Amino acid sequence: MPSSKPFTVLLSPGVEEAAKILKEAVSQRKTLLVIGNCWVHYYGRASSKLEPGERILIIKEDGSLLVHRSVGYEPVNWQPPGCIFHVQVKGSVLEIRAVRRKPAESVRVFFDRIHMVSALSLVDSGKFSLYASEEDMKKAILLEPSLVEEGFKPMSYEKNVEPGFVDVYGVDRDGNFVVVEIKRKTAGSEAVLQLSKYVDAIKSKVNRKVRGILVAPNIAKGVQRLLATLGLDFKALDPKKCARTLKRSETRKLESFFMEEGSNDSES
Amino acid sequence: MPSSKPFTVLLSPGVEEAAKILKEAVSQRKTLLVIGNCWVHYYGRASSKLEPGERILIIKEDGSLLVHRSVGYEPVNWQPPGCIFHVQVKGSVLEIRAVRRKPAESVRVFFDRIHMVSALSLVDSGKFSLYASEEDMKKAILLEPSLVEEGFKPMSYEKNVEPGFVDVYGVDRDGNFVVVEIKRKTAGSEAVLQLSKYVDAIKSKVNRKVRGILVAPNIAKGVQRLLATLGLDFKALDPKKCARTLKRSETRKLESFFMEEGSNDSES
DNA sequence: GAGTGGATTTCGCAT
DNA sequence: ATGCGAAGTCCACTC
Repeated sequence: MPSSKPFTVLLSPGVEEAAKILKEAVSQRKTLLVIGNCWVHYYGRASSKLEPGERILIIKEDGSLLVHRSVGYEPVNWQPPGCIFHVQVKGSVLEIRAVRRKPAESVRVFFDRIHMVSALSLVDSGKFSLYASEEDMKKAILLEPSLVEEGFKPMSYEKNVEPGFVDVYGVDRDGNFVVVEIKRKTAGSEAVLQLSKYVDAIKSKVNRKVRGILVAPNIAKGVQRLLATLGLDFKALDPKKCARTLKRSETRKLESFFMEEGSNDSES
Repeated sequence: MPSSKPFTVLLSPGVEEAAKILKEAVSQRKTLLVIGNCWVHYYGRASSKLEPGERILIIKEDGSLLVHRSVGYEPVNWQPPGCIFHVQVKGSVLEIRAVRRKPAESVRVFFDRIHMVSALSLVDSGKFSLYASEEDMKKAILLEPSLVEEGFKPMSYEKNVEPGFVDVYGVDRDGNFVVVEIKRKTAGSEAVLQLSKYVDAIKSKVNRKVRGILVAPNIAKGVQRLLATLGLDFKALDPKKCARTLKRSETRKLESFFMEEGSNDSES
């Protein structure tokens, strides 16, 4: 059994030497890193050409490929997971080709000078967790209005009330209008004042009691007083709880709500 | 003047040593590569946590940051260009923090073991060219209107008709108004509905027959019926054919068209 | 397998 | 700055 070092680095290798490492690493499903002067041809859904320059090439264990320039979040050329790789040397040029079917696409990277090539066995079983955004909180509330208050019935979302857009708008168990302002982190005075503006705007239009509820994981220190002064309510809600609520429910339920909400939103 | 090597590589450095390289490289706007065992916290538009594991960290000259796992096209954590970086050591842990304003976001990467750190000055002025985009199709149609239909005369492009922007707008051989919606891949129901909206919007304004033509390489299975129901036409057109058309003609011709088109766009 | 919609979308262009 | 639409979008999920 050949020894399989977890970490191989070659500095300024020749193309032949680099090709040897690459072929071996690809067959062993290692993660690969190549830095050097290269040009790239892509052909598939569209086609592209990248003129020579120094870049970073990454080939991952799942058969994805990335070519990164020294600027930009996105790779300039790439191939999604599931590619088949071909490595060959023609004269003094190393060619790495990544091909996939469906859609039929190929990326060819040509190196004529290599600063570094590295083959890695990355051990990574760490879990990745993403927590809810404000949009997620809004959706969760529409799906599960009791997150705000027992008996709350949302009627529309992002309703335009002229100073701006109300996050969620509905009625409580007693038939009062309710304006809900959502913050995914500690609510400051600006959130309270914004909510207050919305409540006033609606009060001036409808002849009924209008309540304002601030929904956020928590509320800033001094702002509690302001909230009470303006006669607004606060409901603590953790974005993570919203994320779990969303996970549990099907998307369909949400869609059906959106279909209906247009018709419910008809007073002025 | 301090020497600025274009290429620095350290294998298995200590965190202090790595921090020194990183701080220097960040201040010099170099491209950075760190491979090692790390965990990541993100907080901003959403928030996330990534448990420890071996990954590749890239910091680019434009202040973007990527954390790549051994699988997946996308980085597991990232920060778009324009970040400010902070590097510090706490005990045996190296922390790299990337912060940006608007939106306020921060990514913190913690390394407790580093396999490699590398600082690079990548020289890359190569031009990138992409062919067969929707933009290319639009240009090709303006140059060669018969691609849409014999006798079609484009009058303007990206005309604002209030629900949005029409791709190409003109008249057919019989003098009817024509709205052209372009898709570079299989057109779905969304494209058809969008086109229909534009046609209706124009119909309500002008007292003449208005046709809608969907231009795409092909059309999704069930959507054919929808198209017929709405009385819209379809013209098959391969984006790559458009790319070839563009290649054949000089850019000059196109420029002259763009110069003139403003004056042709004067009815309401 | 194809269609639909979301994303910490990013990116570019226009206002 | 803000907003809108495209993307070789990718990706997860439904049908």
